[in-house]
Amino acid sequence: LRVTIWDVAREAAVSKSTVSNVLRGNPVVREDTRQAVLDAIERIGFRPNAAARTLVQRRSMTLGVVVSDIRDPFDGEIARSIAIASSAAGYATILSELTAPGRPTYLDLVPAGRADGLIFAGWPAVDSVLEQLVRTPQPIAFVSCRPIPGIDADSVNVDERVGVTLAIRHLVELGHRSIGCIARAEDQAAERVAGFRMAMADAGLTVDERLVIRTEPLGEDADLGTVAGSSAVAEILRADAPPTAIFAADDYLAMGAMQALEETGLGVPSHVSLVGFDDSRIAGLSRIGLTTVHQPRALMGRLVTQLLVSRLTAPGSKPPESVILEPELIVRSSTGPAPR
Amino acid sequence: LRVTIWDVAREAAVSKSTVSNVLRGNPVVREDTRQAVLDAIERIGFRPNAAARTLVQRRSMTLGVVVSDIRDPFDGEIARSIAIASSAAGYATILSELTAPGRPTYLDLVPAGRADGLIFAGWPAVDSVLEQLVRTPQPIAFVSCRPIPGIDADSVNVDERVGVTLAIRHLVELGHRSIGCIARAEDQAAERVAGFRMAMADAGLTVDERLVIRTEPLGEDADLGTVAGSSAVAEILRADAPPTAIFAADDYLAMGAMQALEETGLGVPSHVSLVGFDDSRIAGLSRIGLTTVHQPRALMGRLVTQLLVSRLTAPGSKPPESVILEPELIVRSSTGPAPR
DNA sequence: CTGAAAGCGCTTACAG
DNA sequence: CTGAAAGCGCTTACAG
Repeated sequence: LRVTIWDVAREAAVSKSTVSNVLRGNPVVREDTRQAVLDAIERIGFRPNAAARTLVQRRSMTLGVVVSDIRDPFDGEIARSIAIASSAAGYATILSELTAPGRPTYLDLVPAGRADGLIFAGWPAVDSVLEQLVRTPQPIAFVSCRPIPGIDADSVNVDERVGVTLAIRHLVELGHRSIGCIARAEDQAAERVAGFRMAMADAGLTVDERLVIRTEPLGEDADLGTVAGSSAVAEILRADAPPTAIFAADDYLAMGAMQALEETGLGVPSHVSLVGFDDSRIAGLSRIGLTTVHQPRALMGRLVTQLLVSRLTAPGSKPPESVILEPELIVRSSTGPAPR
Repeated sequence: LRVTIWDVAREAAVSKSTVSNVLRGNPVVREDTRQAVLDAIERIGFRPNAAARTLVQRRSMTLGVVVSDIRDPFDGEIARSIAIASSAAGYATILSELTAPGRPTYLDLVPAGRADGLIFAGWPAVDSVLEQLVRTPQPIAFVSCRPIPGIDADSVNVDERVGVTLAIRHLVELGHRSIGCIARAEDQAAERVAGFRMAMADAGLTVDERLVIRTEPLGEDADLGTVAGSSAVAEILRADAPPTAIFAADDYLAMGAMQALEETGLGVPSHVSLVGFDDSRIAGLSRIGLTTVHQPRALMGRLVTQLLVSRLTAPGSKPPESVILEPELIVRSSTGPAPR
């Protein structure tokens, strides 16, 4: 019922091996034989079976890409740049989410024969996932994701501390002294909160713990953190002395914060200045104008792919490489001088 | 070098078939044998080889999902709901873009043995892709995508004409008579432009062709149409009598239009009202407040998955099903009474 | 340059 | 309930 290489061989009156040679572009095949095989393929509509090829070659020429939330345009952009770079290197990519509700989808990639290597974009911080990771035979690379203890892997990241420092320094220069911080509960944000504390100390400011809010993890509604950002602001505003500026650990949180502030009658930036992180697309919309820390997503995706591909190509050799890129502060209209 | 079912069998002192039976949860296996096998698997770190399984079972238990632009959150949300619904049905999903620059990635899915079925989300309107589609042996389903002539496939769509009509009627009720239309060059938008003409005719209004703009196709920069929306507005404003309202065929176009209008000194909605299509997440941000036509993305993804899965389960039987859902107009603050 | 043989790692009947 | 045999659709040496 299925058209196989064997049917092609019979149709073209050659052997299976010859068909295989044509398929793989092996130059040993004589030109007229090649044409005959190609014609036969066309005629009977043959398509090579990927599973059989993967089985015998012991590689799938496929990279598994695992993102934390596919609805997040940030993940989407990284995934796209990975797909493009992979394709250039001859690899297909299959995209999966770290965890779909119910079960960890990413495990589907891990069985041998699905993907030759894995790229994690974002934070695979679920404990059970971590355990699995350590046992995965395929090479792994991380992008926009802190190094996992116990896993030697290539990685590409922005220097998060520097990013946060840029943001805080900008606020301090504008005269802000009382600065709040909101971050998602997920582990990824921890690094940014730590950066916040460090940057505040560097600036000689003390951190008011009531102004440091970790939000609930994201739910299944089509919201990427704006709701969490809103309620975090509500919590901050309950403090005796609300801050004149807020650092939000990602842009969606910042959006929610902006919304909540304005609904409370507080102008951004006239009453409260706001800085985000990531420079996602919404940050640049003229009506939003969010000051934020830019991550070069496309570049990061390209670099991580190159690292992983070269590891697959030259196996076992060089030690893991860790690329750290410099982030950049994009100043827009959500930050201004501290009110007196 | 690789751990196989055979190593497990030796380790547990049983036959390969018994291991296989345990793997597939076949209840014929005695409990203590089962435990012994499970222990052996754990001990030597065996993972089943997906390629081998796929080859022999002749199905991959995988659905290929092809979206037009993974950076688009709209695609992301549909993809996510498909992944969740698939997972519930026991299928993994692999996500691919219709075309990455360079070559059509989606073709990677098509070779037999990669995916048992394909879901296209968005517009696979590239000619070469269409041709390939017709020859694909796997069942195909479409979501948010017009039916392709010559392909009998299940599909889930919103009634686009009704959506546009809702938008235009809303504008007409607000007193608008001169209404422009901007849409992307891609084929998908054609249906919405056609809907626009129809709705205008229904309302007894004539369409000023200088106010109907088809934009350039999207480039590779991290822009989803806002730039195109801006230049479309610039073009519209060159007309003798600029419209008092603009229908944009998607929300990103609308965002760009909003930006361009305000930069020109035209208030939204005080001078020009603006309606989008899709109800993407940005539309709901308080600072944006875009009136737009809502598509139930999560529901659509779930439905299309169910259609495809049931076709895979009960092969060859029933005729293709075409589900048409009613869209809904979400009125926000980008539309208002027509200025005198 | 072409063909026959073995094998990739599983599952699937079918004996025992 | 367990095991030996055949086969899924390819590729890979290796003869000819």
